[in-house]
Amino acid sequence: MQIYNTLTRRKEEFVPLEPGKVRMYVCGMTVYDYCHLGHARVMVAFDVITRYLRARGYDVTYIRNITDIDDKILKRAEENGETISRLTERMIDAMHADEARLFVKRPDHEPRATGHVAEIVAMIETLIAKGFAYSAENGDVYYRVRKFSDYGKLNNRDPDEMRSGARVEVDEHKEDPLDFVLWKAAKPGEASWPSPWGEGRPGWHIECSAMSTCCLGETFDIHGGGPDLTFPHHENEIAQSEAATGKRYVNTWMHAGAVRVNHEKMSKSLGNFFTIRDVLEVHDPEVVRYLLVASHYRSPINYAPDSLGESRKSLERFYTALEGVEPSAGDVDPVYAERFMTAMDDDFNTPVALAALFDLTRELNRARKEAPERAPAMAFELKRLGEYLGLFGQMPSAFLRGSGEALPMSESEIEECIAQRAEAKKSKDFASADRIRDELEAQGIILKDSREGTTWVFDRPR
RNA sequence: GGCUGGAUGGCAGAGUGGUUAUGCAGCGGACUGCAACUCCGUGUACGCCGGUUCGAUUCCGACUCCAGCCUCCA
Repeated sequence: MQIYNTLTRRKEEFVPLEPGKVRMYVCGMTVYDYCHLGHARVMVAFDVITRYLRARGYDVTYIRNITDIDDKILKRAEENGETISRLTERMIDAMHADEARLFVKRPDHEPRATGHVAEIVAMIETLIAKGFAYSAENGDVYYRVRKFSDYGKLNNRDPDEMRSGARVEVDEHKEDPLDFVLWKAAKPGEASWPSPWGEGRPGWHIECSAMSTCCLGETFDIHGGGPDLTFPHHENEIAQSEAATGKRYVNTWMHAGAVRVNHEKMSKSLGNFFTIRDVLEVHDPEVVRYLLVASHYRSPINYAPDSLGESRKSLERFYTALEGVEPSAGDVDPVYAERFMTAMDDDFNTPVALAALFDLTRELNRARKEAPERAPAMAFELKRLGEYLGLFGQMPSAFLRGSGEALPMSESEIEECIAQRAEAKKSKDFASADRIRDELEAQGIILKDSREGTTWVFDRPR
């Protein structure tokens, strides 16, 4: 398998530290708000990666942290007039609900920063003892960036050049503007933990170093995250962990591409984000997942309202082929699975994998007409491979017709209309038949005639 | 300014040194009362300029433009 490594900026043959095992850590959410599509992309990307690695026989340990203490959480809790833990619990529940709807399987562990303060403090003590960190008069502890000679290797960045023109905040307590905080002294009344440097809380970067080491060991296989974490977050993690342990921290760094809106990155600071739950108000969750999987995980996606309409159409094609066939294992031309696996082996190339599934679908549609006995095995194969992408897990009828309450009229009313139309057709009253069909279509109900009778698809008009 | 990516047919989106990506849309045909679904067929796409090569969208260099990071952000 080839995986693109941000550290080396090329695809590399993936060789796990321990044969057959993959240890993976992904930076998760800071839980002060609802997840948006950018979060969804990271969740789905690493869900697909985990599913596929497991399909290839690897024993995967997938860790994704939760940042449940930081400045933004403090601020938001204050604004909302609620406790920090009430806010973070609410957001964690919402995150779990959102990802479940997107068919994202939960990571094996979701360590929380507040649950690992002891390990964080211990790592900071090690860094101080080794001269890589210092405590300042204000109670903060900082990392001494210039002491770590490899600083900048993930981002191909030279500390000397970052200095000039950089927008690094000047802090009188830092020895050097590039230094970053490991431990933040608490202001009176702020949530805090005791430490050798006084009451305070962990800095953002150190928690991931401490929790990943704690869950996976000092060196592990894959570290992932969103596109905006390569600098400074992941650079700082490397500096902390490799200084503390003297060992290589991570073998393969993986970063997802950005979700954009109007060709700008979707982000909290720009305020141009769509939350997952907002989008799911209007769209089937699998359609959202499909959109994310239909592009390569490292490519940027420009989110536009229309993109989900197209994703819906593509999925309808799959589900239309699947509907009415009872999948059952059997003989299938192995070429589709081979193409699928080859594509996924090449840095998880989901668009090419999907192309193989579209071709399999055409084969399935043909079989349904010409050799129905071969259809169940093809449907089985399609569902089997689709599951590696987290797709096609719904009942075709559920996807194509939605749940009852979303429909503009009851299913029995629709059946009644269909019966009336059948009557009209029978008596050659095509004007009435077409009027019934058009009326239904105006409400998003599309009729399809076949030898077996009339079926329908509901696609909410928008 | 420094460091990363990217520029592909109407749209989305892969990929390749010479031969069909795929999906959506369009067009022609089959099916249909007509449609829809499905099937068959259908597109001289590879930012610009040079170079390497028998041959470049694919490799190299310059240029233009776009995005990201350099500050919290997935």
